[in-house]
Amino acid sequence: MNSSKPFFSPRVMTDDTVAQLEALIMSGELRPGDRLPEQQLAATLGVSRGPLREAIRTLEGRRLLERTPHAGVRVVQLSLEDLEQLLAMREALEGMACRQAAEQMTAHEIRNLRDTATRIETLITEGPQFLFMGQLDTDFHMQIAVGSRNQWIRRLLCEDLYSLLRLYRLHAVRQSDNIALVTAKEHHEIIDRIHARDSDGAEQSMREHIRHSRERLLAQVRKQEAVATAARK
Amino acid sequence: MNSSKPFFSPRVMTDDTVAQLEALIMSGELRPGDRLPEQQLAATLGVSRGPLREAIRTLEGRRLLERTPHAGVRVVQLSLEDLEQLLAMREALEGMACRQAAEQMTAHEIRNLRDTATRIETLITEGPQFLFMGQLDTDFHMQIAVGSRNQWIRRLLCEDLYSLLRLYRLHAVRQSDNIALVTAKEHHEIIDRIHARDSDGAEQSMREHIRHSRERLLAQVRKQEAVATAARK
DNA sequence: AAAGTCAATATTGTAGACAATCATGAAATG
DNA sequence: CATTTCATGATTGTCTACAATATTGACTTT
Repeated sequence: MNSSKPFFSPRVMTDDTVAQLEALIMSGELRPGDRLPEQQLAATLGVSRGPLREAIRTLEGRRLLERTPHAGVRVVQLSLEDLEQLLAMREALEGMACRQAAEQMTAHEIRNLRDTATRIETLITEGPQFLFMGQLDTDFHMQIAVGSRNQWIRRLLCEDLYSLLRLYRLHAVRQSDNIALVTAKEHHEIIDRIHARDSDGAEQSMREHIRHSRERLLAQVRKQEAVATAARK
Repeated sequence: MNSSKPFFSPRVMTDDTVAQLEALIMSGELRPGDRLPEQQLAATLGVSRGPLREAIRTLEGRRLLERTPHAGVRVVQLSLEDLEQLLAMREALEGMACRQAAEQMTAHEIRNLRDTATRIETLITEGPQFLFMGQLDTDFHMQIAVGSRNQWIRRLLCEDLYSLLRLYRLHAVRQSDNIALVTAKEHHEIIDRIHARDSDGAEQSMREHIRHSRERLLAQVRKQEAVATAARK
């Protein structure tokens, strides 16, 4: 070999630190609003403050962390308004992704997508196996993002947006009947239109699907808040 | 005052460095594909490598820079395919922004928007004052992003996407007749629908507007490439 | 006792030094 | 002469130390 260029870039401490921080946030060990003390965190993660600070800058770019100069970094706290705005953004982006997926996905990819949708359906009808549901649902949407062949939309959705939405759900919503039978039906409608290469229809169905799950999510949050308010009396 | 919290956060060196790097890229001093040697750049900008590296991480998040571990950082080089994908993303996001702007903008904001559109029109009809055109056109789109009241879409458009597109235009497209009379007409149609609070129509017009300018841009690029190819013979 | 002041402490921001990795080019080998 | 090897230099990655700023709690003052 004349070139010693590695196939995949070597990982560097900052990358690991980004992943570890993300894991801490997504597992709930670091909660929204929590402060991230650099010295202590660096010791915990076994790195120095340099790479840690770079990792923090990266996650700031993904909007998972917020910094106030000289006052520290905190995990972002999403308001209900933020959630609504994020879901509007998601509707636009996934709508376009789905349109492009209808034009670009291979038959093989469409079969895999159908498979994922069916597995979600099975989980719903068989009982309260809600543990893996969220992951499978995300898989469904990620497959479409990949199928769009639009790396810019894909990265935005997969690397940034899904994390933020998951962060909100993790702390604010009980996932119980959040994803229901309607979801499964909508999934198949989306797949049908992708399969038919109907790009207008595919975009439309995806947008409706996201609007519906947005309504379900907001209803759930409002219900919970009502319960919480009643309990405080 | 019991709280000494400042109204606006104090700027730190990293923030200045981000701005300076962005300026170097947008002014063309740093061109796509150029390497950024840390030591030398740090000396030029008058900062140490720490803040510089953090600034680089921030701009990596905005996709203006790309890093290969142990091999350095380069200014992103957008292919024609990238441009097409970015414009599809823009169509989706600005479409949604325009929809929300139709629901949320104040009468005052709409008047300002009309004013901007008229000034663009004047510049076009009066002659080759193309210098400020790009800025004014960006203003038009930014006002709508702000008017959407959707901070997530707004930040994505204003902080990330417009820079990337401008970077491409800066190096790959002669701006001459890129923005034409059609543009002005389309601007007014968009404003009319916002003013009528017709959210569906507003989204539609904006998406068409972006698709049209995408076609104009791609045609321009192809024309230039044809000329360049002919010249190489 | 409430509010303001100021020093002590902790945390963030920056700089410079050291270690690890990669690129370069000259010398050795077939 | 082409190719490989290896040492040299340059660049990136990481760590430690220092400076600047914010938070705290005790103390004074009204």
